[in-house]
Amino acid sequence: MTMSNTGGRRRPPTIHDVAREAGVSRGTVSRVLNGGHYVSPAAQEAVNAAIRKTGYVVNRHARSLITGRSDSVGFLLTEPQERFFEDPNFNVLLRGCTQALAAHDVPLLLMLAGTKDERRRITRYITAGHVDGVLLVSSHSGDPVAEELRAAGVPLVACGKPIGLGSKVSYVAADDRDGARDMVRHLLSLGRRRVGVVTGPQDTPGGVERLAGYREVLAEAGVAFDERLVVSGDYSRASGEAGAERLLAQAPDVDAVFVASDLMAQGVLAALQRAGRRVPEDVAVGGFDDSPAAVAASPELTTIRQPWDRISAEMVRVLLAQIGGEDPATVILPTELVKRESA
Amino acid sequence: MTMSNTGGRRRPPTIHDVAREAGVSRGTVSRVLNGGHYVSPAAQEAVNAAIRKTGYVVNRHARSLITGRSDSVGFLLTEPQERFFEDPNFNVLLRGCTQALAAHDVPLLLMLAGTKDERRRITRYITAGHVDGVLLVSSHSGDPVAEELRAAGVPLVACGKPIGLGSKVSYVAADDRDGARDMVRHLLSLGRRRVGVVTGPQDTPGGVERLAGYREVLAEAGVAFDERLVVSGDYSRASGEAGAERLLAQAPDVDAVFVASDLMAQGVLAALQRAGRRVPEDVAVGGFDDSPAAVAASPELTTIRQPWDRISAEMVRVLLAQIGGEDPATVILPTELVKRESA
DNA sequence: TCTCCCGATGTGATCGATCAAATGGGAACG
DNA sequence: CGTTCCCATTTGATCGATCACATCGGGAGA
Repeated sequence: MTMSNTGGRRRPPTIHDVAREAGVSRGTVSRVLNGGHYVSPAAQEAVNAAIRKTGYVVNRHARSLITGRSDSVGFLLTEPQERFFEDPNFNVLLRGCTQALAAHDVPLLLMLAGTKDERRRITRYITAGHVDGVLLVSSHSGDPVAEELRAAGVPLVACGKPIGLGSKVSYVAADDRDGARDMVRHLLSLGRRRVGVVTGPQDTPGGVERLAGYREVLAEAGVAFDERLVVSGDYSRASGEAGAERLLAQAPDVDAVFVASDLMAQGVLAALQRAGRRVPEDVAVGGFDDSPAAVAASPELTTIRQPWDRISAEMVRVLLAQIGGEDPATVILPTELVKRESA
Repeated sequence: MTMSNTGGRRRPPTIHDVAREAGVSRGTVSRVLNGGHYVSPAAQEAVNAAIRKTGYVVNRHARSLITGRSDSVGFLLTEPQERFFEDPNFNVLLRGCTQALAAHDVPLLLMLAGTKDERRRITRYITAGHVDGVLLVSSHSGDPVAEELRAAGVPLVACGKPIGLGSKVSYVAADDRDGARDMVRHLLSLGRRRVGVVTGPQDTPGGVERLAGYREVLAEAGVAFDERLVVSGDYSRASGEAGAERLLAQAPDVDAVFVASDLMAQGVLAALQRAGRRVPEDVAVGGFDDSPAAVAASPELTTIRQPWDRISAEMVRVLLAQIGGEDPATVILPTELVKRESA
């Protein structure tokens, strides 16, 4: 009763059709497809011509069935999804990974592990070998999915240093600590001495490292560390606003703020404005990320750029290498100070 | 020399292992897997127990090889990617689709058709049957990829009414025209009579429809249409800013502006502020989208909310139905006026 | 009691690739 | 001239599912 082949799709040509067309055997065609070793130039050319003529495209399912590879990778986002989906950097990362993979003809499967049910399903899916490896975006510590994948020996590359996973997990990250150092040094170079900080969550590597960089530079410059100058947020705009209010209450003489994300920095700007402080004259503000929010803010944010395009490219490179049998690796990429109006 | 099986992944159990464990044949296991018709309750239970015990997961490659289905769908984004990746709605859409598909155990492949090369590769990939259908995000007209897919009979569901594709393409869209009508009616209800509009690109369905709604309401209210009150943008913040400047020059007596996107509305607010006009006292501003930008703006934007969560759910529903053999369908979903400060 | 039918189950063929072993045909060498 | 290699190629087996067909068994109906 149901006609599934609506639209009239024809059966696509197989390797056998190509072989017949080229006057060679399937084996030869297969060899041409996979690098062309042990193939004469004549056969090579005949096969390529036949492929072009027939419009042949390899059936990946048949290939995967016997090779055991899937020639695809997963892009796994574990909780909390909201944070990432609102984060413009996430887009850049996702896009970069997709494109880098496409260059290797490797499809990307998007996987969102939100609910418990989804997590179970995804874990099964991955460990069953339906993807060859996983690009992991999960900043939070003790991620059970990631741990399970690691234990199952699935090639894994995290974005940002994963907390609480064994040391054998590859990751690619920006040099958060060094970026933070650059920014705080910059604020000090403006003559500020009461430098506050709005940190990110301390269960994320970025949050920890950026705070560490802040402390290091203060120590190195001989500026006393003052706990009242430290408040923490969760990377959201609202938390930046709230943080700045607390900061102003605890340390009214603050003359600069290093904010661990641009989104939070937007909130900080709003709070300062409401409090009647001028930026950067009264209080200099430095962000982190160089997201679109940085340019949209007024005054435009001085911030730290993370090389997201390079991060995605490196994640893919490391993952493919690991799938190819190489050992896990970690890559740390340098950040860049972008001076605008706010500091 | 290269040890590909680093980490020691074992061969996963096959349907044959399950059959042996349950004391039945492969055929019976297969039948249980696919709906359980013509299977006795006893066998049913034995098989399920065996599946649980062995941790069996179906090998999708083997299945796809014989069924000809891939049980996966593509999420295709054609140019221009920047617009979408910066658009928060895109995130909601992508997430919604992924989750809706996950509920049906269907993986989503992310496909970006940016360069000519990528477009060719992706077209081949899809027409070769590596996905069963495609969720299409492509606002612009005359998309060659989409047209090729349609011609090849690939099940296709577009987000927003596709321009220039045959009528046989399914799509799901918000009721742009009605949303625009609601907003312009709202502006008129505030007593404004010199209502300007910053439109979107006129080669996108949204751009066309929103402008049409604007004209309809003016006509219905007996307000004369004035060409000087119409400027066009490209949905970017910058184009909104530029558009507002042109508007102020052409029609200084403008007392309200309907802007076809929140991002552009942000730019409009900035330009108005610079020109010394108060919002909403001097000029009321209405946006479209209800994106995060709407709340971030000051004053907060009155805008039209598009039901993105429902849109994604419907896209998936229609696509799966179409893959199952049903005819193409179109779905139009209602929008909602969200009143805030700017109008 | 004997058919007939139908629900439940088993079995070999099949999908389209790769893999591994076998084959064929020179060139190099003694 | 025969043997050994090695490169190029063919061929049957294989991956793990589903499919189509054969088979079996028991209850209804004559």
